[in-house]
Amino acid sequence: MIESQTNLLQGTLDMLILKALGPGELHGLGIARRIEQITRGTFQVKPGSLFPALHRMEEAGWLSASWGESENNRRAKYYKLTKKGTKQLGHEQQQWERIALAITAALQTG
Amino acid sequence: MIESQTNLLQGTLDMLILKALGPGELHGLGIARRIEQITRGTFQVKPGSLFPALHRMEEAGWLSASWGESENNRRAKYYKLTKKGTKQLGHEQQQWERIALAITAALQTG
DNA sequence: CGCTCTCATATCGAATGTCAATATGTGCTT
DNA sequence: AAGCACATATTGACATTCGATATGAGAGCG
Repeated sequence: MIESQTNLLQGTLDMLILKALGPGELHGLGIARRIEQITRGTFQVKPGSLFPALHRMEEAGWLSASWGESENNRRAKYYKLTKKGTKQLGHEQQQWERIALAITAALQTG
Repeated sequence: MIESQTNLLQGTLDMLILKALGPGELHGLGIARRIEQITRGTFQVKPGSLFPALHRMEEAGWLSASWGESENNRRAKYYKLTKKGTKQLGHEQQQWERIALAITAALQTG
């Protein structure tokens, strides 16, 4: 079995979910698929991480949800960004850049 | 009060400690200072995070410790990398690059 | 000496985030 | 009808980080 996927870095899941929902609404598993896609297969989000995160983020007012039908005619919950969520995504991207720069700098130190 | 420091991204502390010890041995607070320095002040490692991490990593065989005296004549525990720790640092750097690339790619998507 | 400050290490409790495992239901296919 | 894949959900275990707090010892001062 090929082991290419990595465990999530704690704290990045929210950002990736927000980013995945940027272009438009998706249902839960659709979000997981898009995250896997845009991270080039590096991150595989497990259901046990995904759904609690979605609920948490809906609670926080970053996402709004509505029931609908999936591409395969299954009942599915569609999530989309709220205005607050869009703002949050901006914050998290900025934060990420700061952190990534700092760590990269540290690793390049003599 | 100026709030410039960020909470640590979970999972990066070990790597930063290993990196801080690359050039040579340091005592606990010295490690915290060097991390703050090489991350350009972005990360401030709190004692409540640092010491448990050091113990954990010593347990794992990545660090070895010995008691000595600090620059100010205080009793201090000096840590240095073991061979295993050096190897671990390599792993973690590689892992970090993979993750950072994947997330950066995701954030640059559409 | 007695007082306080800083350095240095240490631990505990709370909160959080992630995962593995498990569960439920439903549509599609055979 | 049986089996499979999709879709959401929850639970329990585990690790990590932080805030708060504690202890002890050297340094500096009146």
